[in-house]
Amino acid sequence: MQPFTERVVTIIKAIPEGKVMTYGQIAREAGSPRAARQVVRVLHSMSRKHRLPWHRVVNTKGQIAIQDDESHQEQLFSLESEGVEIGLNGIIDLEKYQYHPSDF
DNA sequence: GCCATGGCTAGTA
DNA sequence: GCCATGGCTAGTA
Repeated sequence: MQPFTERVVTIIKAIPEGKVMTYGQIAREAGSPRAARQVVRVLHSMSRKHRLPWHRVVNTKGQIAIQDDESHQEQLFSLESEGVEIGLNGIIDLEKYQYHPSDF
């Protein structure tokens, strides 16, 4: 596993229950501000193997980014069951639910 | 080439 | 709706 990937995995693992982080935010925390798509890559390819809380990652607008219906529903359900509220517009209030790691 | 993003800007190469 | 972004991998030489 490459250093960047390792950092991304570590960061994602540290997102607490009931909180979310953003693709771009994770990329920044990992030291590569424009590497949001790499965060996507990591989530897509390593979520199972590393048991990542992949459902706690949303886009910068606070929306579930995943397109596939089944996965989309699963993410929605997982978040709601952790107490994350999702509006009828599909938007999560980031002011309220975004996790800001202070230590890394 | 992939990818579940992010930003939405204007002048230069 | 468009397009620059970038770390990584598969596949080729």
